[in-house]
Amino acid sequence: MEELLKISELSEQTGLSAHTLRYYEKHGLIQASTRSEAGYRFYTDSDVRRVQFVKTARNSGFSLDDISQLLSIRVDKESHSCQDVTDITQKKLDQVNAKLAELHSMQHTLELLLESCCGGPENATHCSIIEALDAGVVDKEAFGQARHEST
Amino acid sequence: MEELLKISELSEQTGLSAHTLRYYEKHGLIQASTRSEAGYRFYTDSDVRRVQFVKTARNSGFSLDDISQLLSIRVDKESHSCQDVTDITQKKLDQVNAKLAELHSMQHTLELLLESCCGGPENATHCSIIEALDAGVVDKEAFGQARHEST
DNA sequence: GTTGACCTTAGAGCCGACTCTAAAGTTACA
DNA sequence: TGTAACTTTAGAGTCGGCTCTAAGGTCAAC
Repeated sequence: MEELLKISELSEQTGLSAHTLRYYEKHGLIQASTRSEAGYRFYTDSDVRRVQFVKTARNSGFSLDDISQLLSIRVDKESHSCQDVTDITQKKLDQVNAKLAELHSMQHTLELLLESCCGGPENATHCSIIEALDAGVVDKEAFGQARHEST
Repeated sequence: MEELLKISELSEQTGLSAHTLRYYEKHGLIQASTRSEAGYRFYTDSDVRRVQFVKTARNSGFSLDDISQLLSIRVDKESHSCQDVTDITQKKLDQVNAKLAELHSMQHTLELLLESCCGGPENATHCSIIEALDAGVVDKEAFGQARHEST
């Protein structure tokens, strides 16, 4: 006995809003196996599993486009290799690593700025953060160097 | 003798496009001190320094909104404290750290996925990445645990 | 038979920071 | 005088992933 779910029920089961589910459908990620005569979507267990796959992949950092590719592998595993899958995954990891590097650099800069400034209630006439930004010194190592010397 | 720059010259000096400079002006970050009769923007040295401040702050990770606040401190340092400046900076650092945590978690997940899969030319019938995403196992520690045991 | 909770669609709006277009005016130089 | 290279403006488009709206159709309960 197949239990068919309406969109709100699928929403409840997956934690994705009905809006999002329709959005995913519009972008070809998922589909309701059947529709009522009135056009209401009805989802099977297999549909639910597919949606959960999408959700898990989203949580893992994959874009909808990545997921689209992963899904076409999932439905026809014989026609794809493990390498196809790792290629997608590796590419995503590369992107994540690139973004991490960028953010680490920002983190470093912001930490240096914070360390350099007293942060107190005195007025900002000689605030070293404002001064550093004014000197454009932030990208250069000089800023970190200068701080190091004075420590 | 004050040397006035046209927008394309400012663009050259700063590495920001004329489009971007107009965009910054529209959003209240910068302004040309004078305009020619025909309406052409002309920038002074002081304008250039302000633009460079904006650019440095952008490179450091600050949003245009942050920079807007930093600029109002910069032009009236007496009315602001160092704490005003560190508040903005700390808030930004908190955001960066939050994003870093998120990305590290993705990195971890993707690395586990990659380690679990052979990545070879054999077909994806038993691909452990697809299986892991299917099992929704990615958020849970179980995935990492399972791998650890089998190692 | 009427309320109210659901469902449908196409399409607009949002976030941030640009990026670009179109149509028109200006300037420099030959 | 022509023409090429600038400049101006308002406003639209881009990216990704939703999020929401409007206007209507459906369904179950009372």
